[in-house]
Amino acid sequence: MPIKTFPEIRALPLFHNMADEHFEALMRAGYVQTFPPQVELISEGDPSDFLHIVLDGTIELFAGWNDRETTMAMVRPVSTFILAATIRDAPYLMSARTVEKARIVMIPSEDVRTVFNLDNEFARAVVTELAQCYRSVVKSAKDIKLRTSLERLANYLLRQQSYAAGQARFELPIEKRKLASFLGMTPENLSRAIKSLQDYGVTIDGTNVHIGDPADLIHLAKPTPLIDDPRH
Amino acid sequence: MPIKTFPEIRALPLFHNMADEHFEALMRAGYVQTFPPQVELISEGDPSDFLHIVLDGTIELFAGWNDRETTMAMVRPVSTFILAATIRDAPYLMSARTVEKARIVMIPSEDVRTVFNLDNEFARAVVTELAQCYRSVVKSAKDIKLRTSLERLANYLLRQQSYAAGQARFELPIEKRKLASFLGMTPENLSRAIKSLQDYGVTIDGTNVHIGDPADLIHLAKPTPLIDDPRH
DNA sequence: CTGAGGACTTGATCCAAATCAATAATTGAC
DNA sequence: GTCAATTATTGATTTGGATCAAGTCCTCAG
Repeated sequence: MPIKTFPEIRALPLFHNMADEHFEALMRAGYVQTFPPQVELISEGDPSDFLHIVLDGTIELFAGWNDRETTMAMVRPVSTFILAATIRDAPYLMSARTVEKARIVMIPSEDVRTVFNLDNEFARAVVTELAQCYRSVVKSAKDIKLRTSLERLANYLLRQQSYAAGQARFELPIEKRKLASFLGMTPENLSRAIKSLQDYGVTIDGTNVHIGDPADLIHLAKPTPLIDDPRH
Repeated sequence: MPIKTFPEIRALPLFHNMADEHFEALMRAGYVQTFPPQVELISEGDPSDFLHIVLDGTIELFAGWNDRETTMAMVRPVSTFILAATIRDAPYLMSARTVEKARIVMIPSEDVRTVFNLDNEFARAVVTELAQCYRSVVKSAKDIKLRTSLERLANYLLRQQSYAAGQARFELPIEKRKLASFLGMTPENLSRAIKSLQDYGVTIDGTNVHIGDPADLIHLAKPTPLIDDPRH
């Protein structure tokens, strides 16, 4: 694996405090691969052979049942995905595909589990990471169960705005089709929801979002850290 | 804390492999308390002061937003709840209340984190537990996003039947009002859904469930281990 | 035993969102 | 640059589920 990819991975909380020896063992066992868009990296139900780390590009986590499909999450660099399956040596619960061209590190799950058993700092970091993942799925479940689709969209936009350092203008990071699926609605309905947000000072043209009056949108969205703060 | 409560806690996977010394430290720090029904043990947003372990009785985990409320999970003995908040020293994302009279062990989060840092076996067990929790919320999110309420009810009944060792007759473990909320529907709609399941050989009288023709119900429910198998 | 309050059911109505159908706008391949 | 394919929008219609409104049943305190 190319040496230059080490530092950005080493900087991840998950790998930051572990012994050099163990980190290097993981890096030797893993390899970097570049994938074109729309490649299915993982299929739900498969045994978890690798821990994946996104270095570049965007990954969609999705799940299907009975000919229906839904987007569960979008994973952006630099972060890992499907750690829980690797640790438990259980089948993946979600599938993953590249959205854009992506550069991925793949570390055999076997090696991750070995190092997990050898390196206590790593084990602790895994805990922190898993607790974080767990909490973010809980938040997402609350979002779905407690809010209407318009409220989910409004809060989604406010979250994106805060990622964009509060700028009034920013870009939607994913295509509307996937955004609709992520928010648990149809593309048609997302279109209509976007139109109704005009009443709250929001304009979306293509991927370009403009929030005219945050206070107005906040009044509708009623965001709470217990659902909407990703760090909480 | 009464000595006799130790063994059942010690038998939990979370506490099974840790050093005696550390286990005893946790037990000394913790205490057992009995609560009447309908007592709110924790409120979402509060700092996580204690790790809770249910010894007896049933606990409902629920969440609210904007005057709405939804049941997220039911916790039965013997198990812990809200471990992630304790480990991350973050606010609770869900509230908890007793459904029936309940006996609870409360261990100060501070002590849990101390032992977590001292005892590697415990840290590893925490990982397993968190990975399990994470996976169960993911399954629950898939259930909500991919299925209609009738399908969710059908699958819920099949899961309960498997807990009841496959018996054709078994009892609903929670009242219908809460079941409705857990399944993401209104009580009125649950009533109607139950009636439509008569076409699939299901009779529910009070809390008494009878599944006449499992094959028929399975045909509707289309259960999959990737959503419905709790051990998976 | 009895009355009150809560849980459950049933029916009528309303509403949010899905589906169906038809363009319009983008994007990508050549 | 053009055309095909995909994505996005808009409108019409249907449907799943929520809400509103009674009424019944059950439970439990007194």
